Amino acid sequence: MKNLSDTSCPIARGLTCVGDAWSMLILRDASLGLNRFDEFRKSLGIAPTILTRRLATLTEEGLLEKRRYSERPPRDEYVLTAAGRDFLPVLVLLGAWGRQYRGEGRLARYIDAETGAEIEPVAVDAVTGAKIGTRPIRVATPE
Amino acid sequence: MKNLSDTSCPIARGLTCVGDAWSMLILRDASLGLNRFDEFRKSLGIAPTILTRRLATLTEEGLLEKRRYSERPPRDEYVLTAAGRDFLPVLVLLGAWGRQYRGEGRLARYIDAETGAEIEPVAVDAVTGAKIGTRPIRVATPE
DNA sequence: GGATGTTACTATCATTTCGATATGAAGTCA
DNA sequence: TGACTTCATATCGAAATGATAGTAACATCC
Repeated sequence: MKNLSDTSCPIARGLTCVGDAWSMLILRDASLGLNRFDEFRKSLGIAPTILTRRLATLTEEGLLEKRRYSERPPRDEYVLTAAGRDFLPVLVLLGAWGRQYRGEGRLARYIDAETGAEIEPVAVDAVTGAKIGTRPIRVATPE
Repeated sequence: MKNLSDTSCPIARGLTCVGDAWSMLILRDASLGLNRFDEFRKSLGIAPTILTRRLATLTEEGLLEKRRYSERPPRDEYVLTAAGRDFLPVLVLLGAWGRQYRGEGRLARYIDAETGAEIEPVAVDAVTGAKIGTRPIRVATPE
């Protein structure tokens, strides 16, 4: 896919760094506490070549950060940056969509770790409080 | 990418149908009112081969629906289904992320068509009202 | 009525990416 | 010394991508 980072669309901009399934699944796992190469590999069943590339891209793009957790032997792990952590809501919302429209059979559920209640994610406009999608949206392109 | 639709993770389920950048951009355009092959092609600069395939997949997956708008000559257009419309919040949130972390230069803004105010999308838990990401999340896997 | 235009594609094919498997590097541990 | 761990890279066939050209089925203009 061609480089979209020069468009004025923030969605396209977002997709240039995280526009594929593996990257999003890595971010999902990272958000759930995984950090190491082999943890990702085993969790995802991803080929190591691809994993290496995806981790490198996500690191370059500033969603992950390489951190040395052992000097001898030299070992690195990947931790989420602020940008990476802030991607979680997108994933959670995608999950909510998946639950609603691809929810056949047993599905994992996301639970508030403190209250124990199941989370019901919705996107709202912080200004009006209205659910996104219930009011028509217009796009204002910069001059 | 391998088929993830049998996992219990709703995020992975979602990604099996819409896990690539072109599909999401098509859904974005469809949400903004585009419907026809050539509208998508011109808006995205996508090769017609790829566009054909993506439209077919999105139609099979039930996010778009083919509708004949002219009998002679035979012409079809693509309209969003309920599932397709409900994907918009995911895109809007992705856009909010893109604005925050890839927002250099001039960016399009999303405007409430009625009030004219800029939309500030956030994901919240409908139960607690808390912003997603501000409270720790646990995953409950089905037995 | 022939030329040209419109719309939604398909054919072809070089390039790119994916992904499975094997291997390497830099150590530790017994 | 030899097995084990962890984070990768090398190789290579298969699959997807994408640029370009062409086609089918009409409408419209002169």
